[in-house]
Amino acid sequence: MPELPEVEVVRRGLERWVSGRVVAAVEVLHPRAVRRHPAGPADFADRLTGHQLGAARRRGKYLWLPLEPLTGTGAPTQAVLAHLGMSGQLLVQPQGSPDEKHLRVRVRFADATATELRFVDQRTFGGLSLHDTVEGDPDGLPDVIAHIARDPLDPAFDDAAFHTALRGRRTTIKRALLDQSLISGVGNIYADEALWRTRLHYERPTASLTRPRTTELLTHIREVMAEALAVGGTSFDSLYVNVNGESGYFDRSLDAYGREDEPCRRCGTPIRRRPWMNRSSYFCPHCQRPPR
DNA sequence: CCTAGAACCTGCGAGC
DNA sequence: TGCTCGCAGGTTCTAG
Repeated sequence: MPELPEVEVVRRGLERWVSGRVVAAVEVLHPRAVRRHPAGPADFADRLTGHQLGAARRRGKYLWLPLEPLTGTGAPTQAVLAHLGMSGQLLVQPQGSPDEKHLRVRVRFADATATELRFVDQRTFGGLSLHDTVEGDPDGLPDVIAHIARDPLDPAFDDAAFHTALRGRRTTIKRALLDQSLISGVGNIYADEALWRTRLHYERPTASLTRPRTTELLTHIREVMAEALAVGGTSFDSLYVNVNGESGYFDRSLDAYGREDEPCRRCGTPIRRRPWMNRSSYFCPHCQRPPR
């Protein structure tokens, strides 16, 4: 699925088209889509209905909308959490438009705007759920994702602590980048892109990274994500779209991911693809030398 | 405790 | 045409 830039594109769409609206009805068409909601589909639908949705928030690849307190003010105590998994989409569609083949959840609203929110997910790795929020958290952070690290675009991300954590791990750099408890929002595409930009091989041991190298890596992660966000994210196909179903354009700017046998844009050496963790790693064998 | 690998799903394109 | 295989942007569980 979508990594941080694609999820942020979706968050902005929710903020614009969904935040502030009151839920009139919820329809769960596939129970697996709410499997992270322990009390089940009926409870999910019942407890969401009647609530006003607050500002759309994001941490890494997780999205949530706090439920506005029904009485008084103060921090929200409940929030709807969404994760898109590998193939999830949150779409704002006109009421009555034909159901998508993989429509899993429909949310109708109690206003005159003739649109509804749809969670569509081919592979069903994603889902929606309702959770208590971390006590006193002003953004209504769901308690179940409190262990997810802040993401590199979060002003509160701690670069020094990240470096220390990396040095303490006995693993390789790409595995660490995909570990959402160390740094969140980075997935297979942006890991490969940031490593290419930093000239680091994906199997480089984290314990061998110097502080300046970690700083460079973080800079490149932030740059590549910001560039992707500016053009609506990365879409190879119609699976990765904003809430209006539109694709982003960053696939045209990728330097490593998906470019097997194409020349490295720095040195001309053909980019290689290696099987890695049930997926692939793309790298330049000249610019990104394997560790000895 | 930590790390590596498999499992969870559906669909698509390539090759036979 | 139709089958099988490999592959897909993530997370989570299990075995060691």
